Amino acid sequence: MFDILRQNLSAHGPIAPEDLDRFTAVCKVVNVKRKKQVLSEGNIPNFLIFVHSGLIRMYTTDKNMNEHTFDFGSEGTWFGDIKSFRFKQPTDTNIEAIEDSQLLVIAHEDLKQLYATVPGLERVGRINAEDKYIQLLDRLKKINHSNYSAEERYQEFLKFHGDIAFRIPNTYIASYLGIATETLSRIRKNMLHNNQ
Amino acid sequence: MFDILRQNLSAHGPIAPEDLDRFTAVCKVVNVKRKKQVLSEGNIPNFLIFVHSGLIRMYTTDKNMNEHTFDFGSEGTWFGDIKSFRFKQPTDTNIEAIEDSQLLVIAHEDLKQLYATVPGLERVGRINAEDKYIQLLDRLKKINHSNYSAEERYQEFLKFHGDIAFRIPNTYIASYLGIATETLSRIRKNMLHNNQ
DNA sequence: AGAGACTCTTGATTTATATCAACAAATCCC
DNA sequence: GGGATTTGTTGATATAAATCAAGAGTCTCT
Repeated sequence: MFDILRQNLSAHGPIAPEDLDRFTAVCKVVNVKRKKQVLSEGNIPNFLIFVHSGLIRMYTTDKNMNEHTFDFGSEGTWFGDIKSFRFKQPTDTNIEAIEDSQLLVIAHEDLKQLYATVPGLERVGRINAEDKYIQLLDRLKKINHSNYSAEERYQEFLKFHGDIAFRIPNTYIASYLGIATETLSRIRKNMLHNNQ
Repeated sequence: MFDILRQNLSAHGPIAPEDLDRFTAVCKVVNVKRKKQVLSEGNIPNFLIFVHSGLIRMYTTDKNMNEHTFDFGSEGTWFGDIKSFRFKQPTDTNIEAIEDSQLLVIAHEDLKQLYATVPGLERVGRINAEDKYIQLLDRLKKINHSNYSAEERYQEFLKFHGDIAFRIPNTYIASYLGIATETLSRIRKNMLHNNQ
């Protein structure tokens, strides 16, 4: 059950097995069904999520009730609204399962405690945070900071997330790319034509 | 000279004074004139930057030679292309001074060494990285992930960066917002009209 | 102080994509 | 297996912002 998490924690330098045990001991296993909400805006999340299996997404809603997807999390990734988690503020983001998923959930106090006492854990945290930043910047560069047409953005998305693209409904992909569902539909049609 | 940096490093838990000394000892002070390039795309940056004074920006260029500004760095912030720094890859980003600036520059090997030997430093690194991620996500939410009109994006920018907005030429602000300089010019004219 | 380099403004025109609307296809799950 | 829900498609129209072009301000640096 905790093998993927243990691997994640050990990826950037050894962590003592007994410390890994202490870590996993405070993680709660949460099973969520597809479409089910894991975090809703307005709440103060006391937890971070490690996706053990399945697929989840993070989104906000604007005044017109349009959804804007910011991130997808598949097996082996950390997920959560770090901002409201760290500062104990009400969040503006929703987290929702796209597929039935198994999540490992760790509470603020437990994580804090572990950071303070497990040698090497801060390093994993730093590198994971840096990776998240790098990914987000790449995404901003290639997808949201335009002079890229809607079609180019979609192609960049496929290049980056080709592995999970087929598991994600097109509406969510469109909302991730910042384009209308209809536009994405037309683009895909176009790409089919041009590739045959 | 190193007071602002020492403060930054000590912001999330005490670091021994002699460790702070070791840190600052390996930092090079670099003075850059306005408009001067600090990092150019194609190079492999061996350094991260701490802005001691002044103002710098980070941008990429697309195939049409249009610039896209991704971040501004003012006094007291860390700056650099972490991705190519970490993975020793050629960078796609340029860093340029907007004002005459004093930068503190630390090399990869030195930082690595310090991370390995200074208690508490990994924590500062983690929190700084998390902060960078939080800022970038906020920016993506409020500015680049649309359903925000160009004018709304500009107003969000002013809300967030009002302190440095007046020090940045409008062309760069436009390129940060992902809109044309002309559009920003029209928006500002509009806002003047509507506020009197 | 003045030439040259930036930076900003304004107008006219074009264009990519959003929006609205309605239907078709796929999928879920009882 | 079949009704219900969710997701995807297609067409017509509207619109915000890009682009092109040219001129006016404003800095800046010797």
